[in-house]
Amino acid sequence: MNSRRASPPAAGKQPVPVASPWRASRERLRERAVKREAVIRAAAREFNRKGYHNTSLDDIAARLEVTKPTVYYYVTSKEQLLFQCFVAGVEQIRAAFRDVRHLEAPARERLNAVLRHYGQAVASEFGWCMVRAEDQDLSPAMSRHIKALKSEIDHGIRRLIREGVQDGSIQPCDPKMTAFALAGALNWIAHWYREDQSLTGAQIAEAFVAVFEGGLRPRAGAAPLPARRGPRRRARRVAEAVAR
Amino acid sequence: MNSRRASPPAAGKQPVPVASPWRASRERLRERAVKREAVIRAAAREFNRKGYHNTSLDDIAARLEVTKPTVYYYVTSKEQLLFQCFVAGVEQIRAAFRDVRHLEAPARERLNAVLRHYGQAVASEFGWCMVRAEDQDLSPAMSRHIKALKSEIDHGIRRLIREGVQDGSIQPCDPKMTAFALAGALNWIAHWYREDQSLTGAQIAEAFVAVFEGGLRPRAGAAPLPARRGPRRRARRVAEAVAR
DNA sequence: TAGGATAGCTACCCATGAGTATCATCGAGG
DNA sequence: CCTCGATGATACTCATGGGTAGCTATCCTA
Repeated sequence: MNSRRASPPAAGKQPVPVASPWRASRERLRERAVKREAVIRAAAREFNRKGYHNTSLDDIAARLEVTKPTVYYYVTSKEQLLFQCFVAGVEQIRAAFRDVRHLEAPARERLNAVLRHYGQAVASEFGWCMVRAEDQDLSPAMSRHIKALKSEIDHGIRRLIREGVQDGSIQPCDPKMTAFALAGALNWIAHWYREDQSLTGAQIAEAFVAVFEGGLRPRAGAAPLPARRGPRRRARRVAEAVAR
Repeated sequence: MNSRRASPPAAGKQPVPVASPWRASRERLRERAVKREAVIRAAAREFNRKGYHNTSLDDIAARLEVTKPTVYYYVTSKEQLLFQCFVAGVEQIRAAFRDVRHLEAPARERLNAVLRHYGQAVASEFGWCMVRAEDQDLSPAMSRHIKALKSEIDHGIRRLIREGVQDGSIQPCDPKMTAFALAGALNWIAHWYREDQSLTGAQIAEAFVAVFEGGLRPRAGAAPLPARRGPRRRARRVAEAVAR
């Protein structure tokens, strides 16, 4: 979870039986970090449920069974809370790019790997915040920051697409529009996943990647198009399904 | 100043020289409808620019060069304003479905036609409202209403996909996930189109349809995949961007 | 030309919610 | 024991903004 947060050599089970005068304060620091993280998580969950503007800091505090000033003890403003949630979400995606960078595979496969991570991140608890953090809700400074991060990801996708076209693993296409289409489809998960959790994030990502890869038009080998559902082959099934 | 004040021989040049006692009142009624529409349009534009919660009714009124109570003379609440914008947007898409219903073409082509309209609607001035009208921002009643309309569209797309799979014009796939992917990509246009209007809505829709149709994987006839972009072309750029 | 509907404005109300000043508690160190 | 720093709660301030009351002007109909 808060891996990069622990500043002491926290990673392992430090035995440290020594009664260092700093131990207590370090302990407190760690505890504080944990609490801060809890505040951000709680905020993410509430934003996710009710949206940024419909969530008051009192709500978040109540969810943690503390009061508003306590929340302010860990963050400086509501805006910062949103920003932190955003960063937490976006960091997962940046990690995906890093993971993939040194892979020895055609660009399309690397892109797919990124998209799978991307989809899972959007379906995660920070997904909503990442996707929906609106520049309009934030100060100019933070807005710029968020835009930069979003742009970085966008350009990362575009680059993979360009490389794929280059190495022949991706159908020639407009990288910008294609990147928008892919990212948009994935981003949108955040809108409906809350209500419909019948699949895991990974499953959704997988299904989306399959759609992106293959496209709608049947691949070679499929039956040629009849004029219209003319012979109405097994339209039965459809009719039933539609009636549902 | 208030130019829209003079509207007697308004849009439609109706000859009607007869001095019907009802003419005037009908005229007023029409005028009222026009003004109401202007209010809704103005609201859509402001919501589009600044988001629902960051737009006050004073803003909308100011944009129309009237005052808040005047706005309330035409709508009953801010919520209703959002709802009307939503309906205006969604109606374009419903129209697309109607247009396509009696077309004698494979389902994939009918789907594409709908998606093209869809994309244009999202890029229109009501696009943002349609896409972003959140149930959390609305009363339960309106929320239900909006959900029903959204669901209608979703199921319309799913049905076209199912028909396409049936008639062989669409690659076999999961209709639900595919519909989510397509609609998501198109919906997301509303997020970035505001900032980047380098293309028209129609052009974007066209580009997206091309991506959906063909998919990323090269079609038969394309060059086979080389191992990887050998010389690690410009990985430089990324490293910089990330470091930023 | 009076009476009434229409349309708009000024001036207000008031709930919400972000953010803060101030006090209370508690554990640790001197 | 007493202080100090960390943590939390109580109880505010105050700006914003949705919504309304009620006056005014205009124009239509009688």
